[in-house]
Amino acid sequence: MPKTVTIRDVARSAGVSVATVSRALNGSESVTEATRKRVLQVVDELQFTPSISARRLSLGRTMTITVVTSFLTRPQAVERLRGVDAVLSDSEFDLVIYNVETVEKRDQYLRSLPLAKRTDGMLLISLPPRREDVARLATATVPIVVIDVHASTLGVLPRVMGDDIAGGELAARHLLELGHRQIGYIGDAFDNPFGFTSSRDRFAGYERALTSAGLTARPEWVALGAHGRYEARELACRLLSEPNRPTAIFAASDTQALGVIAAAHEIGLDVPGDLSIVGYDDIEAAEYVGLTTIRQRLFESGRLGAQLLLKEIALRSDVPISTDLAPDLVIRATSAPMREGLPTG
Amino acid sequence: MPKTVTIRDVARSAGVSVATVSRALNGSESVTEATRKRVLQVVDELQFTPSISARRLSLGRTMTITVVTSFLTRPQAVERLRGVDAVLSDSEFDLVIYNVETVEKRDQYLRSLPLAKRTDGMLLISLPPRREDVARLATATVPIVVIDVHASTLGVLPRVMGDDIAGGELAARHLLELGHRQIGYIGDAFDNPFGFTSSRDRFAGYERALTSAGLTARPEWVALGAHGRYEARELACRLLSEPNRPTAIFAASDTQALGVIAAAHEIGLDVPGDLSIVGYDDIEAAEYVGLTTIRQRLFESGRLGAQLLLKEIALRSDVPISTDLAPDLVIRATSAPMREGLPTG
DNA sequence: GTGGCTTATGTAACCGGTTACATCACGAGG
DNA sequence: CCTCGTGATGTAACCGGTTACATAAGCCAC
Repeated sequence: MPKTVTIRDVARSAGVSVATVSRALNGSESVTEATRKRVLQVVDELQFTPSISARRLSLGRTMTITVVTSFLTRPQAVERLRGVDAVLSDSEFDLVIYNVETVEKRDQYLRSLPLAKRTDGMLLISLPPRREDVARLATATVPIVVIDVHASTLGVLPRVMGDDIAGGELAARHLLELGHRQIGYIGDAFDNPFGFTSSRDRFAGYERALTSAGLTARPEWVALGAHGRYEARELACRLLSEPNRPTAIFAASDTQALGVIAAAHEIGLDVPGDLSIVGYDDIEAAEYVGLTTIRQRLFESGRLGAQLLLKEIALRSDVPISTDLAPDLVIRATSAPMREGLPTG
Repeated sequence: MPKTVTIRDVARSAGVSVATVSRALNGSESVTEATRKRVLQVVDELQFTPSISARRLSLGRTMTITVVTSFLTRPQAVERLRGVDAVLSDSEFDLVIYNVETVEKRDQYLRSLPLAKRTDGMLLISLPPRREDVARLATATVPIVVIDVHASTLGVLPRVMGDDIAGGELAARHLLELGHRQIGYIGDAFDNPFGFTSSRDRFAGYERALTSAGLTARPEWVALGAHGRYEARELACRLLSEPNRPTAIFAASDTQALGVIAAAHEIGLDVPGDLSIVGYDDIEAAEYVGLTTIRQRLFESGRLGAQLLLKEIALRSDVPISTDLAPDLVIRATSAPMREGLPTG
């Protein structure tokens, strides 16, 4: 193992001082073209590569953005990450990812990461922090931007989020406009270990749409359970086997909507002939199967969040900025006008 | 902005030396329980958090693993990453990700990353390096492990890979066993900017299976093009519109298989009644649509690669280790026995 | 009481960059 | 010829940890 080449070796070999080498490498103007050339040549000869750690220490910046998210259990996180990457890859910041798959890991990360002089900025994606961690985040010495977290306690942190209530309303209104009056809802339990609020909010939007159409959400058409396709299929089977079944179902996520489709097939219901289905998220699979859904601007949310963060880092402004992204309705093949002859409530 | 608290502040405040503070924090045994407690209390009072940069510089290690991959354009990369994360989250290493979406970015990263004293180890996933970069990687000062890259030039680097030829053979043999004799192939062009070899290798396996069944791959049943669902659909439409069409198609990836399914629907062919389809990868969507496919052990590949890398880092052994993962056939709903009455070649 | 041994703690060098400030060389102006 | 100003370069402190080595303290045995 050859001793690593340092800037001092380069300086000695080029017959200049370390300061000059540093300046030559960092493009300072006050270096003669001749010296710069000589330095660069020696750098090349010696195969010198600066130590990033030393640079970071001396600059007092880590040149690093930390992302904490669950980038696998929730498929949309990947798309958000992609937006983040789009911004960061053009910057000088490295992207460090902490993947969270359990509540414990989340809490551990939230406790240890933002405090340490570890990173220049942090993005928290789709993970509502515990109440006691919120204060810590708010007073952290590094800028933090939150994406897709709706906890009201977060007031002080800059964030980017979609409007789940509006999205839920959009979905339900679409079904209402198609003539449906018996619209079911399948979603995550409102109380869940991670504290996700999307199911609750989308339900609220759904309720609002029903109300303004003069209807009420019927408890027997609402089924909540653990997140997942299979769980949703079970719930949907139960819902659809009732004598007075809904003619349309709004699912809190595409994953769950896929479960509903599976249930419909199992029971022998034609989609959308016998049952209209609307999902949420517009994940890749939604397109494959032609699922009508609510599109969140996932990539955009990541991009905006990262931009916000870089701005925060640059300015250290104290005004928390919050950006909302409006959801879109994407009509595909699983929703159709209400048909005569279907059961009516 | 309060001046950052350093280890010297803690030392002064606790009435001990910096060495003792450092030892107390790092769990050295040669510190009295009493002093340790005092130190920890001061740490708590002063809200001291050690500078990771300083630690890294002084240790001469970055405590960082760099992953270079295209984690979005290829959905399997996410699953591989997940395997990597499973190993790293239990280690003391941070995961830094460089996402590659263009050949230029790839080359830029391969040129700059492994040289710099930037990282303690590097994982290159699903990205064949250019010939001239291979030498650089092989002689890099940091350990590198390669996952899912089949370039023969890589001989010297430790790697984890699936056996695409065996997988292709597996797929074709499955179709042969179902009685099919007219088996088409749809895949990526063998020459592509990134130099991916999977399509070529899977084709080779497919050819081998045909040969050992006394058949030959008929050029009119083979269609190659850019990667993607829509592209595959186009190719499949052409293939299936021929008078003497194949009764089964092996697609080089699930994404492309989904395109083939779409083509079959468009033309009015029943799957698997009129056309059997086998994909490759077993991505999430494959399960949704019931696609028969070849499963790669994606998570496992990431896990193994990361473990290999950590071992390399610990030992700096000079023996490159190479691990192969065997592909599995997953039979679902898109493949069925050859039926009488279909066109025969 | 003193030598010897063990163990906890302190001192200071070191990791490898950056940069404020000092210095030096050189040409212009008096 | 001397002084001053300007711009390139050098010196050395600094970032904030870790740790080899030195030192001090405590204990035991003789």
